[in-house]
Formats: sequence, C-alpha cells, structure tokens
Amino acid sequence: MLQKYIGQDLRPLADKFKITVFKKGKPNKGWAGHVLETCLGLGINSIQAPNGESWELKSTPLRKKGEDYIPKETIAITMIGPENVVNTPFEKSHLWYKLRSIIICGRLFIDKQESSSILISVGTFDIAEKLEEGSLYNQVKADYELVQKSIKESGFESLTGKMGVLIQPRTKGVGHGSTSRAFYARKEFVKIILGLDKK
DNA sequence: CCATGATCATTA
DNA sequence: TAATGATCATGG
Repeated sequence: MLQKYIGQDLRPLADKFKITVFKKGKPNKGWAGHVLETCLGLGINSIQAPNGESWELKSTPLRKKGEDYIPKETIAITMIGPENVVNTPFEKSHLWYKLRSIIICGRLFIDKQESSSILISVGTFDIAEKLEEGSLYNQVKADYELVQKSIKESGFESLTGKMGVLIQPRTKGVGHGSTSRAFYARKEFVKIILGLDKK
C-alpha cells in the first residue's frame, strides 16, 4: 500500500517521472498527486470517478507546528451541483460518497519552491469507520444540510466559505469571472482523517 | 496568525 | 473548451 512511501521525499520522484512541478514560476498544483499515482503504477488519473470501484487520491501540504503536523490548507472534496445538492439527502450525496472512497496524503511543506517534500501520512479507507464511530458523521451531515438550507433560502450565490464546521462550501471558479463552488474539508477535518489528532 | 476568496495547470 | 482539484494572496 501507500504506507510504504511514508517518509520518502516526493520531490526527486517528480523529476524522475518527468512530472512538471513548476512552469515558468507557476506551480503545477497537481504534481504531488501525480507523483503518488505514478508510484502506484496508475499513471495520471485525474478522473472524477463518479461511479466506480475506484477511489480518489488527494494530497495536501502539512506544516510542522511544534511536535505536531498541521494541515496547511483545506482540501477540495468535490464540486457542488446546486440542483443536485438541494434534491439529494446527505446519505446519497456526492459528498458522502466521496468521503468514503478518498485517500488523502499529507506531505511536509518546506517552502513555495518545494525544495523538498516528505510524505508524512496517508489517510485510507478507515475514514468511513472514523466517521461512523463518533459524532463526526452528524457534524458533517449538519454542514451539508446547512448548505442545502442556504441554497433554498438565499440561493446558490449566497454560499460562502464561512459556512460549515468540518465541511465548507467554497468558491472555486476557473479564475476569470465564472465561479463554481466545491465542498472543502476544513483543517480540523483533515487532521482527523490523517490521524494526526490522536496519537 | 488564520481564513476566505481567487487563480492556475492539467486532463478529458 | 470547460471541468477539476491544489495552492496562492489578500483581508481581518
């Protein structure tokens, strides 16, 4: 499994696989994930995986804080389809489905140059178990329903990243006016998924 | 310092 | 061409 890559430096691997990390000073924001996928022999797989046995591989930079590793960024989980969200109960939502099939890789963030990047932690399928065990499930569900309610009452455009406790509906436009939205996992949530909260 | 909002590269 | 996901930048 992916666990055996923990502790490895991803940066040299990117060069080895000829994966673009920077292009004219701009980062290839998917390089880390591409490296991992290549390691697994999957090749570049950036498909959304709507209804397969397939799982999704995601990665996020981590910052060292004292003795602990803290997620530097939130994670984009899946896009929000306004109509779909309003008419779909949480149990059947794309969000929930994704959460159960996602693998999140945490890598150590050194600097913007990505001079080095050590793989720290890998969150696997036991995400679902963690969710079902405690109050996490209820909180995630509550966040999802908050989004539903907001869209119904105030419209899709009223959604803001301020909403949600573990999951937030953030803007994620293509960058030039057109804006769509996606579900993001807040840092707290990321920590839990990666198993960084409990030792 | 942290969070939200906005942007960029890559792929289908 | 548009969609998708990760990361950057500004404001509080």
